[in-house]
Amino acid sequence: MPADRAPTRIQKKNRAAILEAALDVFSSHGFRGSTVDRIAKAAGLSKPNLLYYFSSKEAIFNELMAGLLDTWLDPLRALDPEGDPLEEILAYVQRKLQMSRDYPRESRLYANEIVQGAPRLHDVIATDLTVLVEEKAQLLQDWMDTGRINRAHPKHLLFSIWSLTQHYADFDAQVRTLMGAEDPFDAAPDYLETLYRRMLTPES
Amino acid sequence: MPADRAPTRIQKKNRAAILEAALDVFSSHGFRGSTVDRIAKAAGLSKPNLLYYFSSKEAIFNELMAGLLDTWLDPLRALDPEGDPLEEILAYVQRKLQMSRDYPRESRLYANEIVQGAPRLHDVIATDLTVLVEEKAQLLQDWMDTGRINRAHPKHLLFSIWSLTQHYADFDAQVRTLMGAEDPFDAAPDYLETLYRRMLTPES
DNA sequence: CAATGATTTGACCAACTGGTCAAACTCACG
DNA sequence: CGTGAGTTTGACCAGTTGGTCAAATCATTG
Repeated sequence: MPADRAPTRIQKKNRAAILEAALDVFSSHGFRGSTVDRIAKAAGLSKPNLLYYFSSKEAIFNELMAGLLDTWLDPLRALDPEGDPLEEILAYVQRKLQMSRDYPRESRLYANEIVQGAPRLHDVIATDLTVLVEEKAQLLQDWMDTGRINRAHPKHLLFSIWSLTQHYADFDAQVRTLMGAEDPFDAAPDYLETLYRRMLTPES
Repeated sequence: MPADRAPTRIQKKNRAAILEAALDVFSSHGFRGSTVDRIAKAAGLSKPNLLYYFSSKEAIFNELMAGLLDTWLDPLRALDPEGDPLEEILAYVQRKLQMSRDYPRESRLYANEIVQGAPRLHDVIATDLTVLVEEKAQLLQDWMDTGRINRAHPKHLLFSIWSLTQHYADFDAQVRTLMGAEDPFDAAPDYLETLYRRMLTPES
C-alpha cells in the first residue's frame, strides 16, 4: 500500500476507479454477493493490484459507506426551522427524490444493508442518525403544535418521505417494468408534491 | 430424491422445515449470502440430507418465491370494483401493512430480489404483475374520473402504497432503532389511514 | 420378522474466493 | 540515463461452498 504521503496521480485515479466500480458491484449484488475480482475487473485492475490500494474487501465497503452516509443525510439536515414549514417539507421531498434519480446506486447500496439487518451500519444509525431524527422530528412537532402544518406522527412522516422517494431507486427494476415506456421520474415529483400538500396543508 | 409418489409423513415435515429455514436465511442474507449448510442446520438437517429433498440451493429459492408471489399479490387482487372507493383503498393499505407486520421475512426476501435488479423475478413481474397492475390502475382511474376519489397518478398511487407499507418490514432494522421503545406498528395504521384519507377524499 | 424402499450421513471433490508475496515492471526526478 | 520509490502481476494458499456418492440406518408393510 502507498505510504502516508500525498497521493500520486496514479493513486488518485485508481482509488477513484475502484470506489466507482465497487459502488456498481456492491449496489447490485450486496456485500457477500460481490467478489473482489469482479470489482477489480470493473475498475480495470487485477485483483492483487486492487488489494494494493485497499487492504481488504471490507475496507472498500467501509470507505464507500462513510462517504455515502454524509451526503445521504444532507437533505434532511437542510430542513430549515426558519423557513415556511410546508414549503420546507415539500422541498425536502423533492431533494430526496432528486437523489434517488441521480444516485440510485447509493440508495440501493444503503437499502441492501438495511434490508439485511444493517449489520455494518447499526452503530451509525443508533448514534448520528438517531440524533438528527430526534431533532427534526421535534421541529416537525413544533410546526404541528403551532398549527402551521397538519398533525401527523413526526417520525412516521419522515419514514414515509424516505420510503416514497427511495422506492424509485430501490425498486427501480419493478417500477420501470410496470411503467413501460413512461419514465417514472416524469410524474413522481408532481405525485409526491400533491400527496404531501394534501396531507399537510392545515385544515380549518 | 423421493420418487413421484404421494409425499410421506417425513417428506412433508422436512420439506416444510427446509422452506421455513430457507425463508429465514435467504431473507436476512440474500441468495448469494446464504449457504446451503446454514439452511440445513437451521432446519435441523445435514447438508446432504437437505439436498436429498431439494436438488439445489436454487431449487429451494425458486419454490419459496413461487409460493411467495401468490400470497403477496392477494391483497391487491381483493381490491373490489363494487366497493366504496376510498374505503376499498384504505382497506387495501391496512391489509398490506398487516402483511408487513405478520410476514416481514417474505417482504424482505422480495425486497432483496428487487433491489438487486430482480434477476430471478423479471419474468413474473413483466407478465402476471403487469396485468394485475394495469387492471387495478384502470379501476383507480375510473374512480377518479367519476369523482369518487381525488385525482392522482394511479400507478404512482399503487407504488406509494407498496412503498409505505413494506417499508416497515424491509427497513425494520432502521425503523425500530429510531423509534426506540415505541412499536412502529402502533402508530403506523393510523398514520397511513390519515395520509390516504387526506390524499384521496374528494374535494369540492 | 423379513425385506424393500425411504432416509441419513461421513467422506469427498471441484470451483470459487479473499488475501499474500516475491519478482518484475514503470515512472518521476536528479 | 540511472535509480529508487511506486505500481503491477503470476503463482500460490487456505478456507468456504455447492454438490455427489456409496454405505449405513430407519420405517413400513406384507
